[in-house]
Amino acid sequence: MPTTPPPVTKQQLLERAASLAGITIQQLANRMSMPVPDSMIRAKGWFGNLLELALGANAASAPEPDFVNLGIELKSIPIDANGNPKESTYICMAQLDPESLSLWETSLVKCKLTEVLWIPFEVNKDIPIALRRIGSPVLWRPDIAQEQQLKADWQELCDMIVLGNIDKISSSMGTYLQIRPKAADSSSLTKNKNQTGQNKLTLPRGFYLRSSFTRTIVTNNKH
DNA sequence: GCGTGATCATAA
DNA sequence: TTATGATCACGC
Repeated sequence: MPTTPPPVTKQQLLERAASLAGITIQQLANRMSMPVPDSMIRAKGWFGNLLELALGANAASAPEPDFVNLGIELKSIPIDANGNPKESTYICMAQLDPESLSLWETSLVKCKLTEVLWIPFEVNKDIPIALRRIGSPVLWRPDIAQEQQLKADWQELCDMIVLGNIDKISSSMGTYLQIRPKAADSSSLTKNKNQTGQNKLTLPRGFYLRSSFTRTIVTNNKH
């Protein structure tokens, strides 16, 4: 299958992303010699992986931005018929040790959200996956107010974890960010160190951006 | 199991 | 209809 080298400059990345706007998923899949699945049930990350291939993302599966040298994270985002995101956006695993949860400035969430290239794409059950269109890219950096709220959400949630209250965290907490399960299934377990000095086992979780927040990013504040 | 890519499925 | 909790696939 064809491979795309990593983009050297932000400009090069933006040009590549812009060239995808308006084409169908089938057309992009053809370029990359990839078969299009009939359903996303067993291909949940398929489109995101296709975009990585097409745009030359090079972080592999490491916990860092997809375009490491540019510091830019790539996110596909499913858009419904009204132009609104259909799903929340996974950001990263919630680290469950106090050392990783002390400073927003050095957190994985902030690292991932420093600059994000959003690629919207059409999701509509009446349109076969192959015929769904790719939208115009949105390069986003959180503004001051957005970062303050992200930081506040992050601190509220991390405080819960550090104080040993991870099992009291609800997905309804957080204005922009939320914490939800991120695991193979509900029986998965991971270690949770906390300030009580105990090591508990708990369900692995991840940070997600609420769709109500990403809507304001990809719709340019319309609606 | 961890971390990447996410969407599914159903309770509310 | 929507958001929460659960789940699918893959490399290592």
